[in-house]
Amino acid sequence: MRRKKYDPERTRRDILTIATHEFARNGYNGARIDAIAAKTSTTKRMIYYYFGGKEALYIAVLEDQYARIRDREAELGLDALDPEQAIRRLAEFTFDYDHANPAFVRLVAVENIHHARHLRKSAVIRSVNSSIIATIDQILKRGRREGRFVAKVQAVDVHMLMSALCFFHVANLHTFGTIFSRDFLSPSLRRTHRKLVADFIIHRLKQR
Amino acid sequence: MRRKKYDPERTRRDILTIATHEFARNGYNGARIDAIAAKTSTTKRMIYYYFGGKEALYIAVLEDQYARIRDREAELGLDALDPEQAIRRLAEFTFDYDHANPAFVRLVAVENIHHARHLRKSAVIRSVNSSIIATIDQILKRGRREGRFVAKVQAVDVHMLMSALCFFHVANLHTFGTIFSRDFLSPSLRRTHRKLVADFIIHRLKQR
DNA sequence: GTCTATATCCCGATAGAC
DNA sequence: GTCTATCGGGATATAGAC
Repeated sequence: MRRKKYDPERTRRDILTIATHEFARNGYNGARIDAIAAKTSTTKRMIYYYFGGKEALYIAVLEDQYARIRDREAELGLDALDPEQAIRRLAEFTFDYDHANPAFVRLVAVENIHHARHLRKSAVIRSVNSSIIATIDQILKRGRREGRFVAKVQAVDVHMLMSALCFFHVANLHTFGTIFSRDFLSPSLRRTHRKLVADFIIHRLKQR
Repeated sequence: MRRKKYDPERTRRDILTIATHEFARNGYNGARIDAIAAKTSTTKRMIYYYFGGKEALYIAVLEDQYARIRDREAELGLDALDPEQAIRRLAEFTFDYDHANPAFVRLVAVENIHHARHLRKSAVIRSVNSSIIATIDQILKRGRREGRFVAKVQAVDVHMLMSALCFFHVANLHTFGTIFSRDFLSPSLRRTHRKLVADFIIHRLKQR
């Protein structure tokens, strides 16, 4: 079987991957369609052919990024763990994910600069993200039933807290690093923060 | 005494204020010199006359914003409070400041998108920011001396933690609000988060 | 110090052949 | 589905008179 001359799915994926890094690195306005095309195995014309335009491509990138993290979370098998362990596992995963995927963190920051104007146009993103709230909600319910968690906190707030605690360390690296000449990525600092995030959230759930 | 025909200092301030909002709203690349000029009492030519260019104007905005928050912190009188109260007071101030000044938060986010490329060119910003580290350092030293704080945490890390947590609630409003249809500006949620930030830091300082 | 008019460049988008 | 060539709008920056 000879190699296919054209491979649309592969081309699409290729464009999306390159675009993800370009948008994450330079922001929406700073990103250049020409730069993306140059790094792709295909041409600028194809970007318009497959995605329609700059904004549509950017939205596709966001959708892909949110889908990825939610997919990874779904593989954690949190339902099998006891509630406290499940929360800890999820917190540590979130922390590790953000550090391993600064592009995701940066894209979320970029989209916030734009008041979520583009994200708002995607129904996909909202539907994709519902899974994490459902997952956390299950864990909290089990925890309360077993008398382990007493706080009246909503799932969405737990998600918010977790994201916030993990997010900052990656998102604000550059200004802090420059102003205070400090390396916020040192392994020991990371390890400490990672544990602290999980500890604190559990502490919070056990508090009334 | 008749009104002066020209008032350079006033013109400069005027440009800076308008520019602050334009850059905060649209980011560096999204900001338009034309838009700034239109809202000012002066013309585009004057922006180049006073500041030199887009990047220089943007850097001037950043310098002004950092100077403002550091000035306000200096007025808090933290030295008079006991260490734990001082940390709590500072955390709450930071939280309130970020909520009252979303432009500051957004500008920092913008600058991080650009890998602090512009901020790096300003020696002023680094020197202006040293005060907050000295202040926190004093508090931590007193706290350790009195046996209240046991963690071996550096002042710069405490500052980072505090800023970042307050930051998130303002900076990521748009994506979170859109995805989860939740109002992150509601007074009750704000109150909870405000307390949480201080609790988190103090929790950290008392941990070994 | 201030104003109007304009140069110049760059980038997103498309035309049209194959 | 893919390629090359190019349009057209818009933004930063400046010229030059007052």
